[in-house]
Amino acid sequence: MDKRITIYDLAKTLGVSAGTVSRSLNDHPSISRKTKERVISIANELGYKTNKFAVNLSKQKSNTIGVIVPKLNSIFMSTVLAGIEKMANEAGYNLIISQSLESMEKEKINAKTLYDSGVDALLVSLAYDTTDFDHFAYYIRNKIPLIFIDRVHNLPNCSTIIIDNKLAGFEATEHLINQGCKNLLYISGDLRRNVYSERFKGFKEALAKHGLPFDNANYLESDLSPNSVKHAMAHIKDTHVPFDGLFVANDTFAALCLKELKKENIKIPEDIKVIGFNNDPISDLVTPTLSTIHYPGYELGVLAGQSVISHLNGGINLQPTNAITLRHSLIIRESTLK
Amino acid sequence: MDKRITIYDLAKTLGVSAGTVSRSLNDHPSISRKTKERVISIANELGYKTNKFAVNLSKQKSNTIGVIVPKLNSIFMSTVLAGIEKMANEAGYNLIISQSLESMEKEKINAKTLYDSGVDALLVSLAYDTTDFDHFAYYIRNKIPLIFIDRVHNLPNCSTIIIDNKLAGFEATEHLINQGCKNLLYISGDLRRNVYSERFKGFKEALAKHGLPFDNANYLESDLSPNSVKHAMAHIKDTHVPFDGLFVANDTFAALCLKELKKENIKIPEDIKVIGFNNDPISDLVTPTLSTIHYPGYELGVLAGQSVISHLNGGINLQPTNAITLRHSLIIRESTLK
DNA sequence: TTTAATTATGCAATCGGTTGCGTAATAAAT
DNA sequence: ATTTATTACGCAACCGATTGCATAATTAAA
Repeated sequence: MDKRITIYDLAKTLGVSAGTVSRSLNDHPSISRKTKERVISIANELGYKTNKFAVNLSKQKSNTIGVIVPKLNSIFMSTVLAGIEKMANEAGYNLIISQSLESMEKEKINAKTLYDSGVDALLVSLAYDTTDFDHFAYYIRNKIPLIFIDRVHNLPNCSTIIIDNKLAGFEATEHLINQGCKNLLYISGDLRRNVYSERFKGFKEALAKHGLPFDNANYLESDLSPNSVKHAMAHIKDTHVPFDGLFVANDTFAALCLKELKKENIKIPEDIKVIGFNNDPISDLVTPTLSTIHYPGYELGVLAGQSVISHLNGGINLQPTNAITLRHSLIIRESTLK
Repeated sequence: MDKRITIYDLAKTLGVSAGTVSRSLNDHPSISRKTKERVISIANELGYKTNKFAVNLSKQKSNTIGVIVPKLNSIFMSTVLAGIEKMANEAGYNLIISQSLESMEKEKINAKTLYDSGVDALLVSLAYDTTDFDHFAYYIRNKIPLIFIDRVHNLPNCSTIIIDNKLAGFEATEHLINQGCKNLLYISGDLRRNVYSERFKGFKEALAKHGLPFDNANYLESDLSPNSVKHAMAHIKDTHVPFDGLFVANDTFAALCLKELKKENIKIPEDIKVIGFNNDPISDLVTPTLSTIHYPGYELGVLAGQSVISHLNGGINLQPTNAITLRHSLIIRESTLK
C-alpha cells in the first residue's frame, strides 16, 4: 500500500525501460519530448518520488554541504549560518551542521563524521584551540571543496572568507586614539586564531603610527567567556597607568565589561572609551551604546554558500589561493564619544 | 590510487565473502571472533571506510535528523539547536538544519525536501504564519517521528516539547501587578502561535484574578521586528489611561522598547515596569536590567534530541499524546522594581 | 565412529537509481 | 527505393553495502 513507487514500476506500466524513465525524469536530451511527457505524467499520477539514497549511491554524492562551527548559539555564527543556509537551500543543497564546541577533538570527530557521511563540501570555522589540521587531509586529498570562514587557516587549495581583521583592528584602535585615548588595552581571544592575532597586529600598528608605547600590560588574552570578566577587571584596576581606552575582541564581552565598569563607577566614555567588535544587536541596546566594527556575518555566510556552490557546480573557481575579503566598517556610538 | 576500498576488496584479499566482511564489521553474532579480528585488522590496514550511501540505500534510512526552525539567527533558536545538535551528535546522528524564514511556503518546501532526502525524523518549530499542516502528512503517514518544539501544533502521534506558556504569562503578569501596576499592556506576536496565545491567556487570567479590567487597548499584536517598535510606542502614547506595566513577548523586542521609552524620557521602572520573555543574554546587559521569564532553550533542545533519538532507537516512547513540558522561572531584575 | 546439534560462512537477491554502448526506428539525402 | 544520418530507446553493468537462506565446518552427544 505505502510501498514506494520506483522507476521500475513506472517502466512497467509504461512499457519502456527503466533507463528511459530515468533519463526522462532527468530531462536527458536523447529522449523524445513525447516520451518524456508520458513518463512525467504517469510519475505524477502514481506519486513517484525519487529515492535519494539510490541517487546518492549511484552518483557518489550526497547533495549536502557540511558545516563545522565552534558554537551554534552565538549571534554572529548563527547569522553566518543563516546566510549559508539561504544559499544552500536555494541551490538545492542540504546543510549538515555540527559544532565543535571550541574543542579540536570534537572538530576532528565532526570532520571525520561528515566525511564519512559523504558531504560534497565542507565549510569550517575553526575551534578555539585547533592547532593541527590533519583532520582536513581527507578532504584535500579527495578534492572535496574545503572552505574556511572567519576563523581560518591557510591550507593549500582551500578558500578562506574573512574580513581584513588587521585593518579593522587598526581602525578601531585609531578611532580610540583619535578620540583622545593614550593608554589602550586590547582584550583579545586566543592569538592562535587569525581573527584575534590580526586584530592585535592592527592594534599595535595603530599605536606605533601614533607614537604610543606598547608593552605587555596593553594586551590581555582571555577566553572571552562571561566568567573571565573579573580577570579583565582585575587587570584594568591593577595596572599602574590607568587605561583610557578599551578595544575588546567581541561585543558580548565588551558589553559585559561595560556593565562591570559601570558597577565600579567608572564612567563610559568619560573615563574609559570602549569599542567592541562584530556589531551584534546587543551593541546598540546597551547603555551607553557600544562603538564597534561591523562584521557582515550574513553576507559572509551568503558568500561562503555561493562560493562552495560554484565550486561544486562549475568546478571552476578553484584558484589555488582563493581568499575572499569582505568589507567591514567602523560604527561609532556613545561608548567612544569625546 | 585514491580509489575507495570496498568490502569486496577486503573480501578478496581475505579470501572470504563480502557478506562475511559485512557481518564482521557490524559485529554480527554468527561470525567467529577469529574471522572478525582478521577482517577488522585488514580493514584498518587498508584504510577501509564504509560507504554511507550504500548503507543508506540498503537500509532505507539516512542516520540524519531534519530540523526546521523559523530563523537560525536568533539567540533562542540557536541555543535550542545547540542542544539538539549535542544529543544528535552523541548518538551518531547528523542534523540537517533548514530555516523557514517565518514563511509557511518555505516551511512546506523544506519539509518536502527533507522528506525526499530521507531524514529519519523531523523536528519543527513552526513559522510565524503557518496555518495548515498538510506538509507534515507524509511524515505521519510514513511513521517518521515528527516532534514540535516551542512553536507547536497538536497533530496526532506527534510529540510536542514546550514550556507552560500560559502559566509563564500568568506569572509575568502577576509579578507586574504585585509590583503595583494597574494598567498593563501585553505586546504579543501572532496569536496563531501557541506561545503567544498561551501567554495571552495567562495575561488575561492574571488580570481577572486581581480584578483588573481588560480591554483591547491592553493588547497589541506585533511582528516583534525592530521596525515595529515605533508602532508599539505610538500605541503606548496614544492610549488615554497611561500604561504602567509592559509584558513583552520576547527580550529582544523588550530591549528595543526599553531603549525607545528611555528616549521618550519615560523612567523604567518608575513610570513603566517592563518584563520580557526568554532570558536572552541581552536581558542582563541592558540598562535597567530586564526582568524576564527564563526559557530553558538549551534543555529544550537536549530534550528534543533525546526524545527523537529514543523514538528512533527504541521505537518505544511513542505514546499517542506525548507532550513534554519544561519548567520555566521568573527572573526579577531592575526593570520591574518597585 | 556416527549422528545430531551448533556455529561459521557463502550465495545471491535486493535496495533504486545512473549511464556507456549498441541497435532499432525514423528522418533526410541521394 | 536505397543509403546515410539522426534520433530514440533498451540492455546490462554498476554504485557498495545488507540479509535470508542454504550449506559447510566444527563441536557435542550418543
